[in-house]
Amino acid sequence: MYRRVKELGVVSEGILIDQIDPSSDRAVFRQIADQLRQAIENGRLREGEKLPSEAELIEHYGVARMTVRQAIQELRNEGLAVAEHGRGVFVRRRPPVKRLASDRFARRHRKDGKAAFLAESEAVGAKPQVDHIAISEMQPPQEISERLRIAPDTTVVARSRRYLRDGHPVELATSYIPVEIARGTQIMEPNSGPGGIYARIEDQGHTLERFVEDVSTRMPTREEAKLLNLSAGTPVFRLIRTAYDLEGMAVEVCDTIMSGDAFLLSYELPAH
Amino acid sequence: MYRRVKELGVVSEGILIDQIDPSSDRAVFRQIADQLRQAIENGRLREGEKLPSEAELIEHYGVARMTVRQAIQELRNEGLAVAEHGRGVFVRRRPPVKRLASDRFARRHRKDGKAAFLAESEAVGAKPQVDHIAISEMQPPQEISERLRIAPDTTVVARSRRYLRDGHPVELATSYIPVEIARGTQIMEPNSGPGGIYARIEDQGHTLERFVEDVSTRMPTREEAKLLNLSAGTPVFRLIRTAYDLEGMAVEVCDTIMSGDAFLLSYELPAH
DNA sequence: AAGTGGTCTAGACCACTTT
DNA sequence: AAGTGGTCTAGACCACTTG
Repeated sequence: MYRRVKELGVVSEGILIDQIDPSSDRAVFRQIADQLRQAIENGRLREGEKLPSEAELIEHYGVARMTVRQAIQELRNEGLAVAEHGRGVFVRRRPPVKRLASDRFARRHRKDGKAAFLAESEAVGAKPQVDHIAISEMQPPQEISERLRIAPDTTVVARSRRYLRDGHPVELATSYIPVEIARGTQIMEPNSGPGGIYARIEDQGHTLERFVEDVSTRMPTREEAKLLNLSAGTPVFRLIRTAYDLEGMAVEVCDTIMSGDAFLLSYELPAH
Repeated sequence: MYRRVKELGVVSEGILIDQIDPSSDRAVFRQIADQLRQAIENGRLREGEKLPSEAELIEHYGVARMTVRQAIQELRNEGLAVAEHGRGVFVRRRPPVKRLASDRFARRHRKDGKAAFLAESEAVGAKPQVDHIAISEMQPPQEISERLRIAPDTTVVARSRRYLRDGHPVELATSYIPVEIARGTQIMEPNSGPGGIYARIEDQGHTLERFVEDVSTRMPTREEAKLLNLSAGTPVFRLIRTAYDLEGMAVEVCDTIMSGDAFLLSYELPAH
C-alpha cells in the first residue's frame, strides 16, 4: 500500500521511465527531482518544454502531492524550472546573455553621444529603454561614502534608474555624485544629455582616468526580484563602480544590481 | 477555529510580535516569512542567532506546520537562513569575503614562487589549501576549445583542483593547456612547482601578456553544491580566464566555480 | 528523554489558464 | 468544465542534537 509501482505506461512523452528506489537512503522527493533534472540536463526535456503535471507525477511514482511538489520546488530553486499558475511547470528558458566588455566605458564610445548602456544594447540588436528615473540629494550608505572618500554624513546627488532590454528589466542602477560636481548640471535632470553623466562630469573639468568595478553575487532581495521580474533561482550581480579623474579623485560611484541570467562580464587584465 | 490569535506572549526573545492579517491577499506563509525577514534585516535577529522553532511559530501564528515550513523554506532560498537538523534554524553567517584585485596575476606576484591563490590567501591571513588534484588528457568542452582557438576534437591537458580557505572549500578550478605546452613539464605533476602553472608556461617560452576573464553567475549544480559545501540560497561565480602570450596565442583556459559568498572580484578599467 | 528539523501521507479549497 | 499549480490543514514517523 506504499509506493506502489504503476503499470509502466509511457507518461508525458516518455519522460518518466524510472521508478523510485525505496531501499535508497535518498529521499523520495530528491529521487524524483534527480530524474527530472537528468531529463533536463541530457536534453530529453528541452528549453520551454512542459514537465509532467503534478497529477502525472503522483500517478507515475505513487506518492503524495506534497512529495512531487517538493521535487519541483527543488528544480525551481536551482533555476532549472519555472511554474506558471494554471499552465504547468516548464524548463527554464535561458535568455540571451549580454556580454559587457571591459572597454565599455572607453571615451571613444562616449564620443558619438551615447551613454554606455544604450550603445552596448544597440550593438547586439536589443531595444534599450530606461525608466524609473529618480533624482535626489541624500546621505549615501557607508559603502558608497567610503568609496567617494567623503565623510559619512555628507550629502550627494543620487540618480536611480532601471534599464530594460526588449521590454524586459535587466538592471537597476544608482549613481552617487558629489554635489559640487552635479549641482547646476544636466546630471540633475532625468535626461542627462549626450554621452550620459560621464560626459557631464568631464564637462565639469574632471577628465576620467580609470574605473574600479567590485563585483559580487547573491540572491536578490524581494524588492529586487520584483523590479527585475526575476524568477526563483536567479541570482544577481552586485556591481559597484567607482570612477576616478586624472587627479585620482573619486567623482562617481555607481551601485548596480544586474539580473544574473542576462549578463556576462568580460574583463581584460594585463600580465605586467 | 481558524487562525486563532494567541495571548500576546513574548515568544523567543520578543521576535514574534505581529500577527497574520487574514484579510490580506498575501499568503499566510509569505506574511510569516516577511516578518522573519524584517527581523533579520533590521537586526532584531542577528547573524548566527536562532530563529523561533517551528513549534513556536505554529503556536504563535496558529497555523499548520507545513505553513511555517514554507515560510522558513523561503528564507533559506533567499540565503538569509540555514537549517541545522536537530538544532534549529539560524540567521546565515556571512563568511568573510576575499577580495581579488585585478593585478592578482601580475608577474611580480609570481616572482617569489607562489601561485596566485596561495599568495592572495596568505595576504589576508587565511590558511590556503589545495586538494582533489586530478590531471588528465582529454577533449575539452566547446566553450574551452573555442577560447583556445583549437579544433573541437583536439586533446589538451586538464588540471583540476579544489581550493580551501581555513579548511572550507571555496573554489573549483580546471585549467586546460595545449599538450604541446604541457607535455614533459611539471604541469603534468600534482605539484606544479614554484610560481604555479603560469610560471611553467613562461618557462616554455610563452611570456604571458594578458588575461581575459569572463564572469557569469548562476545557482550551483548539485555536484558543485556538494564539493563547495554550499547551503541553499548561495549562487556561484563562473569565471573563465584565458591567458594570452606575447604572440597573442591562447596558452591556457581556466574554468573556475567560486562560492558566491566567499569572493568579491575587483577589476580596474582604463577610461582611455 | 526532550527538542529540533526532515520526510511523507491524504485530504481540502482556491485561483488561474485553456477548451 | 477540466486541468493546472498555489495554499493550507492535521496528522504521522524518522533522524539528529543536546542535556
